[in-house]
Amino acid sequence: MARILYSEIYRSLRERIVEGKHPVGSLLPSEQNLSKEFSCSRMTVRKAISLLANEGLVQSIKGKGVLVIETSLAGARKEGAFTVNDLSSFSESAHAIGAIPTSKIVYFEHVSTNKYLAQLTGFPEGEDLTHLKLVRMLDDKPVAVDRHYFLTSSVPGLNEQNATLSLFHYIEDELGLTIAVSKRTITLAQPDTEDCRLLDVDSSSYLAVVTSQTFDSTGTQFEYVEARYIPSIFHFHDTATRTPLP
Amino acid sequence: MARILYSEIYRSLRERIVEGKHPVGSLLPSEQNLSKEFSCSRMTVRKAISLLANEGLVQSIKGKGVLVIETSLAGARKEGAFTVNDLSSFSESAHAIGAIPTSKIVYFEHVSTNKYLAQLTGFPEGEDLTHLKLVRMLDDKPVAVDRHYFLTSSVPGLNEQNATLSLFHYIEDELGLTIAVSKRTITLAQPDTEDCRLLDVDSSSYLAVVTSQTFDSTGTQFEYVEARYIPSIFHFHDTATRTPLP
DNA sequence: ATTTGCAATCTGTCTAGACATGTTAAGCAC
DNA sequence: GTGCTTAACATGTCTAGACAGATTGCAAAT
Repeated sequence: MARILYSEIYRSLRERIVEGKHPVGSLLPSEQNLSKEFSCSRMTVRKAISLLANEGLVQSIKGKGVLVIETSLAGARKEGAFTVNDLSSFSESAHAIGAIPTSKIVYFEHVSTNKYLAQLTGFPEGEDLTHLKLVRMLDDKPVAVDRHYFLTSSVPGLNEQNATLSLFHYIEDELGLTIAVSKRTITLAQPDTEDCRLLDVDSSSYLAVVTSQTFDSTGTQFEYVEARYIPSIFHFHDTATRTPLP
Repeated sequence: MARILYSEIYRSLRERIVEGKHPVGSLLPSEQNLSKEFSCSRMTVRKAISLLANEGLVQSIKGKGVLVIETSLAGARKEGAFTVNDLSSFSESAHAIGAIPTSKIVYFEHVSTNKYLAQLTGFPEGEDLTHLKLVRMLDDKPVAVDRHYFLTSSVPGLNEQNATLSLFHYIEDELGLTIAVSKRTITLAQPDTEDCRLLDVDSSSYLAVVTSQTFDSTGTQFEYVEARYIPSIFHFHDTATRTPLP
């Protein structure tokens, strides 16, 4: 496996930041010094730094240096709080707070996209989809309901077994499918009668609804998800960087 | 003003995409052809394309080309829906859906950060802050309550006048302060009694709570905001790109 | 003592290449 | 026809420079 140099540098710097070698408010070594340290060109160091910046750990300041603005990784920022995050899975986020995640399947079926489903999910009409509804639990308390639609041709062999363990793990590691882009929307909605039953909430309450379309590295959409979270468990973190001159 | 080349290319390509010259599912011209068209190096074209990718408009696919996956800009993706978005302002988002935004000031005062406030907002202790509470309305219907804390030394001259018009406009255009990085968290919470009164909602309902810390180009935090939105109006969009090998 | 100006140092932009690797279609062998 | 190789072309990674522009501290001039 040919390691990618800028990725090595990124991981190395990130580890130093998380470990506290570069505390919040300090500057990283200059790009020139880093390029000497890693025996590479300055552009390669800059690529690694841009990854750190996208993750919200550092901010480059012209004329001064690269400032560390955050030392903890996404997923466990607010201690004790479960976080719905970038592209990490339910299990990953759960383990980050020390809770035991379990899942229970409510539906598992194959459907073909009709006009309505195509509109809702973003898939073309007439595709075969694997439809999956799960209840997510943390330490046996139901906290979310997920409704997944997978493009069956992209995610073959999905069954009630491997779906219960870790969908994310199955998709990325078992199938080797790379999640490249994810378009996501967050809204609030009141629970329907099934939500009330599955999550043990009142019909006048609200749920956080996260819908997302997921694309693989070839640009094919292979998943549509609608996840509904109970209010107390829902935390979403985000770091936005202002683009230069849009 | 020395125009930045990659930014010109970015704007040019974005305009073509929005106008429909490159529909969803099509490929952009190859990087080599674009570098000929704009008389620049391939790296400069790639920088422009990476901006488009960060915005969620395109996805690069090795060996094939740059695929267009979205043709509309953030802020008006779901037609008729107000969206809380990246780093755009309340007024911008409102205009995008044709509603008239107004604001009413509830509080306007200066405070010094005590221990509790420092913990909450992320500012150091003993700083002078401008504390501002606003009700946001769309077509005269109250939809959100904003609580802002500004670092007074960074945002001097803020008064009840210019705060009512457009905070964002005042900060970026009048003061010349550049918003560089924004750390944001979304949660759900039940309204307090003042929220109920200001927003005309029931105390058993829920609000979407967006808290954010905003940093300028020198890495100084100059704002902390807690915005509470009524459920029906809250839409948040996001495009996440999977980093390579974290 | 204060201000001015300069030089060192830093990130930002850009070039003109190189080679690696994934995709696709044409052409060749069977 | 079917299947394989190959060549053309696409993006991904990386180099070794160049100059621009912001920041800061120090030295010189006032």
